[in-house]
Amino acid sequence: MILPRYFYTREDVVKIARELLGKKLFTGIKGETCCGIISETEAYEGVTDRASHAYGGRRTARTEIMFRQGGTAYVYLCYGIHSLFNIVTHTVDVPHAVLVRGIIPDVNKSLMEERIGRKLTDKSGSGPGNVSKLLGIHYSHTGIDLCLINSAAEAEDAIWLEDSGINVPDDEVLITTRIGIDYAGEDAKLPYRFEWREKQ
DNA sequence: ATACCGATTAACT
DNA sequence: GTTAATCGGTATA
Repeated sequence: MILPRYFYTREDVVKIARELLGKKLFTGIKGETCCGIISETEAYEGVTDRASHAYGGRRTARTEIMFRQGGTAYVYLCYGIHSLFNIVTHTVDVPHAVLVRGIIPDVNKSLMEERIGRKLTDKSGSGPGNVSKLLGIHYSHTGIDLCLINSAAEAEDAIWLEDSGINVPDDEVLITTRIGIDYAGEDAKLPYRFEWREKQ
């Protein structure tokens, strides 16, 4: 059920971003587990993508995580307030990543409500900062291996993905340009954002 | 050492 | 539609 390493280490980050819709994102934080179903993603295509932190091969203490093998969590702080959760893809030294921008709360909703201090609404899981807030992800979690869950890791915080068995059909997926990257020039026009819109 | 900026959000009008 | 909040990352000196 847990997504295997090869799901993440494939070459096409845009395809992976699309396939992540409908997958289950789990966190085990301080011994408490919860899960959301991924409903929105964006692909960031590494050194050739002006919108990526790793554009041009930029390699710093922060972006170093993106150069690890696929299946690693890249979490960073944005606007001084929000922890943004990304999934590193491709092989070592190719800094591709997928930003998770939305989830549908699935397991342990009471814990999520505790974390945001109010009842869940339809919009609670929308937005990358909100995803981390609901799931308890903090930027200190950057570097966590999404394929490594064992007894030794139980005491530590863990993040992993599982296949939900849900197949999200193309006619329920809205493909648009990415949000908040106006500085990226022509790359801001790339259709790298995937949003799952369930039929009513 | 210092200055600028951002893969955002919530609360406004 | 607008805007304040908020602080680590990055570049420049």
